[in-house]
Amino acid sequence: MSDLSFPPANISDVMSGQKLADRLYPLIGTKFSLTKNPRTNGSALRKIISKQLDDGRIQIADKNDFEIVPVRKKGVPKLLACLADSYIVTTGNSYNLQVWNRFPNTSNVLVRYKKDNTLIKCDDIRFILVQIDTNKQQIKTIIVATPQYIVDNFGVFGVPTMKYQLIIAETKRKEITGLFPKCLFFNDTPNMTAHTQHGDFNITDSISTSPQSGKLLPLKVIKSKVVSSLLGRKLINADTKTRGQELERLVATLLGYQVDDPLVGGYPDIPNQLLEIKVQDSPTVDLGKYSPSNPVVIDANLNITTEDVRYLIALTDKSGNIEGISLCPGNKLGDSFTFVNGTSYKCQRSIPMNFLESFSGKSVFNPKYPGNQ
DNA sequence: GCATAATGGTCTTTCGAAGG
DNA sequence: CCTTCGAAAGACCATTATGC
Repeated sequence: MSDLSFPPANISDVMSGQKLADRLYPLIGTKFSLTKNPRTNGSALRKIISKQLDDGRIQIADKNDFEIVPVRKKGVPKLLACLADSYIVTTGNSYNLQVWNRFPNTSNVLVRYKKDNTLIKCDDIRFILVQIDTNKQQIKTIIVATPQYIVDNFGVFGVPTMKYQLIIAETKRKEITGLFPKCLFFNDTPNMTAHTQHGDFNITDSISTSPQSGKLLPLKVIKSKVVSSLLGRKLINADTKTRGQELERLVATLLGYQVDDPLVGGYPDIPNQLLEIKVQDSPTVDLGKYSPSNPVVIDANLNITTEDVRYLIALTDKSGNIEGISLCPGNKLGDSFTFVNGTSYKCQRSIPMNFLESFSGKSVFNPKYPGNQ
């Protein structure tokens, strides 16, 4: 078995799209058990695909013969030896194809061969879409497609979505849960203090009301209102998304917002208090589009940036018990935790499920699709 | 109302250090 | 030197909010 994360020895020997589809056909109808974890499913699928493709004849390049161009291999597909990457499709009306850290239908370079300067570019990478029949727990459809095909049939990949991340090291987490009280706290930035009201007061605005100078609670007050109530509390919802909203609701209520005041999406979670709220039971904190590591003005009137926005991170165990809290302005996050270097982004393209359904039971390459525009 | 952009957060993989 | 381990990094898929 070769390591398919290496580039092919010779690009001309790589299987054509049709060959890939043919080789994968035997997988149709085979068992594939979905776990409740998407990330695991995608990975499990990739292993099956790799095994099916690698008949021992795939020649990979010597490690001295090529150079990976993107920094830290970001965006290089897993099945590089086959100039492909696999994606799992389950249910819904449409499938959201999400490609990380590369622009699929461009000639941006991924690999350069040292001998002759041959290149592997983004548009050389084929998508292997594998649809799972969730009832039968079987592989149902396989579609191999080029980036150009996706663009021609379904439209361009939209603007990339940025994602910033933060790591809370296990040691740091233990440090926080060992504090008394179990809360890591830093006070507001001077920028924020300029707009906070001294002392406590009643909230009359709603969560979504834009922040008003002089009507922001000082972070110390927020601390006194929420921390002791949250510690030791259990978030009852099972799935992470609802859990996050549960905490958001809890915090809003503790701060004095009306119970029926609707939550709002976007950043930060409670705009009226310039407060972002996160639940974490794993080390990776997903900051999303905005990060204090890359200061951006969030409120031009108040001159507030992501460094001033307050972050409440509830550290929970796997069952939702709040074991510790970090409450500080964005600019302090980096003091205790580690920002992941650089930025990651993804390009997305939604594909109607009808497309996949129409090739049910087959394994095809760039198929003619009458349903397209 | 629809397609796109963004949020959600955890999981796998990688990498370098430590241990045998 | 090889293996193991933990921390860091990168990526995964689902779903919802947003803007036209």
